[in-house]
Amino acid sequence: MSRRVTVGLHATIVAVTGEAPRVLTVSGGGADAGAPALPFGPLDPDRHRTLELGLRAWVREQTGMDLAHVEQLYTFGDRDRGGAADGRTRVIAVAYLALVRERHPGAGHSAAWQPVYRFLPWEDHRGGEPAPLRDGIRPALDAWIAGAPPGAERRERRGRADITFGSGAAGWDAERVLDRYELLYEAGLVAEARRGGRSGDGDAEPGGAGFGAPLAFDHRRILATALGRLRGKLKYRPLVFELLPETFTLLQLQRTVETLAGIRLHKQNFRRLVERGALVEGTGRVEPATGGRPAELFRFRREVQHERPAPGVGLPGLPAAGS
Amino acid sequence: MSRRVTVGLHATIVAVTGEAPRVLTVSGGGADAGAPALPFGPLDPDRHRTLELGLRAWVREQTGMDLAHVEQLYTFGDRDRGGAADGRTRVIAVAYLALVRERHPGAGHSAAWQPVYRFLPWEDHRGGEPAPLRDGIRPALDAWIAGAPPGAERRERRGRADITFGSGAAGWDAERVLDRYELLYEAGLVAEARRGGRSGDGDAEPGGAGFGAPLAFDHRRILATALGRLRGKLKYRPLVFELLPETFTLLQLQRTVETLAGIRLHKQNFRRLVERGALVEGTGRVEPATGGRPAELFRFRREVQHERPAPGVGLPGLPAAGS
DNA sequence: GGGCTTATGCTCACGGTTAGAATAACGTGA
DNA sequence: TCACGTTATTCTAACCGTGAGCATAAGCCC
Repeated sequence: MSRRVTVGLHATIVAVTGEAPRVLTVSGGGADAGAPALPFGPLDPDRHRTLELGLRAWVREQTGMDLAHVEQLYTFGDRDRGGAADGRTRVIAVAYLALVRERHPGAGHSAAWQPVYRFLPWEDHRGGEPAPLRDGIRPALDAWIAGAPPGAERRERRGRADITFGSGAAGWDAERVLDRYELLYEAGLVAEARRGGRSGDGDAEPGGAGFGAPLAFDHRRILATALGRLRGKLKYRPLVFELLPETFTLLQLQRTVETLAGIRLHKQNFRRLVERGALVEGTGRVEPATGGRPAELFRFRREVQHERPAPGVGLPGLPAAGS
Repeated sequence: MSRRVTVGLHATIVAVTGEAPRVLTVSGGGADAGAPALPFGPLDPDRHRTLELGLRAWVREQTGMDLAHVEQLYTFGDRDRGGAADGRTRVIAVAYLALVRERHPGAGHSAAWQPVYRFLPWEDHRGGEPAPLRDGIRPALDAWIAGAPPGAERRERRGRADITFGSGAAGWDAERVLDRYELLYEAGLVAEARRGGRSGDGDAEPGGAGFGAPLAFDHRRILATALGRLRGKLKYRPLVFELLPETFTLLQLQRTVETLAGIRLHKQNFRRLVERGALVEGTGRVEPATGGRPAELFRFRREVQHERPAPGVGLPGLPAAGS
């Protein structure tokens, strides 16, 4: 009665529109009736020559979209991760991050764009500390910490919460998206924690169904992995440009970065970094003013990738690499 | 005639002894008779609750070692990656990096420690640019570049070589281990390139069998991934201490980092970073001198991980994170 | 004690980042 | 037409961390 192994290919497809990062979802199946899911499908060992090609095929089929930038994120394989149609198949999930410019899924598909911060509302710090974090999560985490026996374990919990949610001396580290999701999961503060295996140490029960909207299976964990990776990589790879139109103003560029990073940046410094990093070049043209002085339109300099070792837009905290 | 899918669990087990990083290998099978292999085995969906537990089980069985730090690296799944016993099974490889302190594999196992730089000789820059790179690889790469039709493609090749091997304005970027291996693979300068699928653009034929000793299957690619990840992560995670004894001198610590990073570091500055980062604490004791003034013995401060967001040892190029 | 080796402390210059002030260019409405 | 709000763009000053080297301390060997 040996189980079969299946490899699932999962896509976190991200775009930025209207000052919000969005992720493409399909109508979900799974234990959680109705929670949206990321597009995915099993690897077909006969048809798919590489994992990435298999992923692209599934995405095209389910959403009608052709992906540009694609990178592998992580492989999830816990037995209780969900995702198995029946109990006799072991499903290993290989998760990918993809970036696209376009909006509309192909016609006739059920795919839809959802704001990323609906699922991870505590991650958007552009307007200061978000309310759900301040009023909901922090108190709930305090309760979770207090719920541990005094001594080593309680200190351990407090330490983790301080580091991941930046309550202590250290500030908010935008990249620790996955750490934060996993902490909330362990504390029983996200809905998925009640479905999955370890019902765990979830002493601190939030009022309702947990913070943020859930996704099917472990897809919110995948989304958290993707956002964390994306935030980290912005600093040393010119990924943002995959999300922008051919030409753009520096403010558009900045807003896109801020949207993904979930924090505000200093305008003048951002401009300096981008220009001195030779990431963009001005086209002569200007953008028909959107309320003030017209801004010049810029274009991504693709050559950068062959000139400097780590071209990125530079978020605060970590100075840009490659001097 | 649909193929079956198998998931292989591969371990890159690294230790540092005698100023050289070492990797644990087992006697290889595979197309390449005799090339050593990384320890690996198939995921057993019935017995292995998680991928990582499966990996640990295989490593224990094949080498008699219990792993401490383990992290997932990447999942390889190209159809032509090798590793299939027969042509009817598609083998997906999930690769892991593990760090251990100990030396000897368990008795009665065929496992053996090999210097990492035997397989990637161009990566060790502690004594300046290594000879195989200067005298062998650079000329061969020049030939490969010249072998492209003039124009865009040649510029493309030159750009890639400059960036990955640091010939251009930018210096040597220790982290780009995988980029370098893949470039050599594409240029036909490593033995594996002749086995695998695309015999490719390998215009530039090196004299012999390619640079560096080969590993079975695509295991040298996995090793390159592991070394690159390790080098990158040293900067913001206290991984080195997994490789050191309980107490150590600062020079030992520095040598271990240099060994992995493949570059020399400025002694006084290294000491300053480590001490100011509060990564270590002095035990009162000193090391019986090894030729000069006795050095104090230090111990890793595990608490750091709960105090600072990104505690690492700081390599040059990238300033340490977390201010 | 002289000379060698390694440990450890300290200083200084440089380059990059942070944070703002100051100025330019456009639209709008009085 | 002009004052005002808005956004773009330029420039400066304080600050910090890093890179590099000097100087001193503390062992060993002869």
